[in-house]
Amino acid sequence: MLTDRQRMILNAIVDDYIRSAEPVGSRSISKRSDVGFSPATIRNEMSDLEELGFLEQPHTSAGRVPSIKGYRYYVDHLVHFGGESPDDVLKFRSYFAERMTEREQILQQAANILANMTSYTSIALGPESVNHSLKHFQLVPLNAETAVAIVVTSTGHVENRMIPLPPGVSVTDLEKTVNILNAKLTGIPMMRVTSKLYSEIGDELSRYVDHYEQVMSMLEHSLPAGDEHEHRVFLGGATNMLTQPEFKDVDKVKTILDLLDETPTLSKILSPTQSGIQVRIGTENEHAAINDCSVITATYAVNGQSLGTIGILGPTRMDYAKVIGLLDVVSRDMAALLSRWY
Amino acid sequence: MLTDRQRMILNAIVDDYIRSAEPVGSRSISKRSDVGFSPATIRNEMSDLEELGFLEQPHTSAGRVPSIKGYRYYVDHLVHFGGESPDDVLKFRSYFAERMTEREQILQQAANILANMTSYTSIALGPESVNHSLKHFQLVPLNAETAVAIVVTSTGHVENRMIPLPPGVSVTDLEKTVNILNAKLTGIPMMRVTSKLYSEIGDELSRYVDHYEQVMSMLEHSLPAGDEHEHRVFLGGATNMLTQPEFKDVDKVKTILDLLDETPTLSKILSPTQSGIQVRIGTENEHAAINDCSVITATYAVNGQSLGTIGILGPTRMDYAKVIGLLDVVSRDMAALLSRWY
DNA sequence: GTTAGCACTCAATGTCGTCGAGTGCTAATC
DNA sequence: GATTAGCACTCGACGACATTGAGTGCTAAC
Repeated sequence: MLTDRQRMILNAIVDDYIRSAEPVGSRSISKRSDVGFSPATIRNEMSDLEELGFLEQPHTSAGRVPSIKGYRYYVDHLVHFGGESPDDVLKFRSYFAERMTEREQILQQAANILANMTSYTSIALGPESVNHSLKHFQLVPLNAETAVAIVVTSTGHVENRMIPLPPGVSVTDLEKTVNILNAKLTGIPMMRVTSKLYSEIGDELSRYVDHYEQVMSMLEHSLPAGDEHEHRVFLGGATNMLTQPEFKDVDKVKTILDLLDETPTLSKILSPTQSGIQVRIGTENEHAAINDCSVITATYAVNGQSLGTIGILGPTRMDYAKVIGLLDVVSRDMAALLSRWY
Repeated sequence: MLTDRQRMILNAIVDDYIRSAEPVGSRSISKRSDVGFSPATIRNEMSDLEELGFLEQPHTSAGRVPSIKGYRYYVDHLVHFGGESPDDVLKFRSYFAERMTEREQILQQAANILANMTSYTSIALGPESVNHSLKHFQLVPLNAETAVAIVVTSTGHVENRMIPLPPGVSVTDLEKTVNILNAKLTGIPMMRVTSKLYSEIGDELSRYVDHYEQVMSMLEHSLPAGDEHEHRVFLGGATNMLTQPEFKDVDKVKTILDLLDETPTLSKILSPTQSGIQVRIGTENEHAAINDCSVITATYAVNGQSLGTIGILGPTRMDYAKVIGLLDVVSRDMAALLSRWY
């Protein structure tokens, strides 16, 4: 479809634009050491590339800027990532190792480090708890009226909530209840815990425990509801958006930052449609507010089972090579770390 | 110090400026229904007020703007808050009641609602856990190498962390350990738990449990370290900063938003030097980055014991009356809600 | 096929004059 | 003596305009 020279020029233009954020002209391309043509020749090629839809001109007497299609071609055919940034990889690994204290924070840390290293915004989706199973259930009474219900899943995830204690239920009844639950529900997938509670625990409870109905209602409130099995979302470097010249307009940036505050929207933006690395450029993103942003996502998986996604949000003029290379490493490293618990 | 008329005029100027964000001139003050003087008279008074340091002039032919001293006088002597905004109070209470599901989220919700209602940024400092005592300790083994350690405090706060299990320690030993800890440490203030662990639990453990040293080391990692008893910080409406005309400069706003990402700094900014409501205007704030912001804080207390702080960060040109009134109500309501657990 | 040369375009930048909101002073008025 | 009308003055905001220069497209020469 494109001649070798066109590809080379397109590549040079995208590279230049990514660095400078300014429309690139024929002269500056011609001056590059890897290009041996005069500005006039470059101009002719640029004109062709524009006609083909790979480049755009902000106005008549300005240089060219890559179009969405141009970026797409660049990402699909021109950029070569991988072994070329061992520095970044080392840097990431040393940061990451240093901060890896708490497991719950792996994702938060990864997002922060990525944001730092790229100067873009980073988003991480945690593993869905849908696939976890119940490991342990506990009720800790705080006083006569309130208790804390704690649920531990097979992956070490801990959820807790405050619940009112039904009046008249004795401490021994509570203990019996907890024992029955642990005996019967341990190992059951979280998704099916609530239904199992009714189908199998109900009878058992009614036999051994007084105030059966109140206890059941209490238990129902103690367990995570269905809609809480969602991805957990971690955000890093949200304010990096402000450093990008394309977002110097306060209103535009406000729209995006507000978006970043909405967990469900974030989750939607990031959700991959395929495993591995995925690049969505500009209007390829469904959400209109980020139509001049690009999103690069990488899924991480253990034993072939996809656990979550980590991604970078930046301007369409993004350093694709660097980000893709980094995300590749990060997703693998995270999978390796998480494999301990899955 | 100031004549009645000067006070009235200063009040009018601050009011106007808070609403318009633009230097206010003598004419616009003269036109207000509650002021019966000609622009010339106002001008003379304004000139005096400027000489006294309550007003400033951006440039010769512009109107006047309140100085820090002017705001200070306004807050101390002119603004009357309290009964005058029952609408806001009702609005807040209805929002708050609606969202009050999870206790851990009280502060987050309060911060969000406040930010929403004021269009400023809201920060809430949670109760320090220093004063809590241990309620329950639990170890949940996930597999042969890892376990989850869970600590519940007397206030229902749950902390959990992933720890490696020392090799060779049996499940029964773990159970014994947990039982001893719960028997000996329940009711002990969190601050003294670690020292108590060595002074009293050590001997006991060595008598009943194998691999005593490893278990002790494991327990040490299981308990929250001293530096984790800090305030927890919740932030609401950080992006509201972007809507204020004084922060239309991207760089300035970036400095502030970056600040808001640093929990310790936030905590320092908000920490009150006295109980009740406190207003810090502009350079009265120690942190240079917010020298043209004002911070209004309210402490909330149960039984005379201060638990935490909730505050608002906005431009010096802030609606002090509204914010102070709201914070007063919010801090009381929060105290009432939290009193259930303290 | 490539490139030098040249006319052309157009945003960015700078200069200048106008406008108007606002001040400060003085003299008239209450 | 306090207040106010009147007026000259200041200075940023804004629009009109000319200038500049980076960049293009086209044509003709290489």
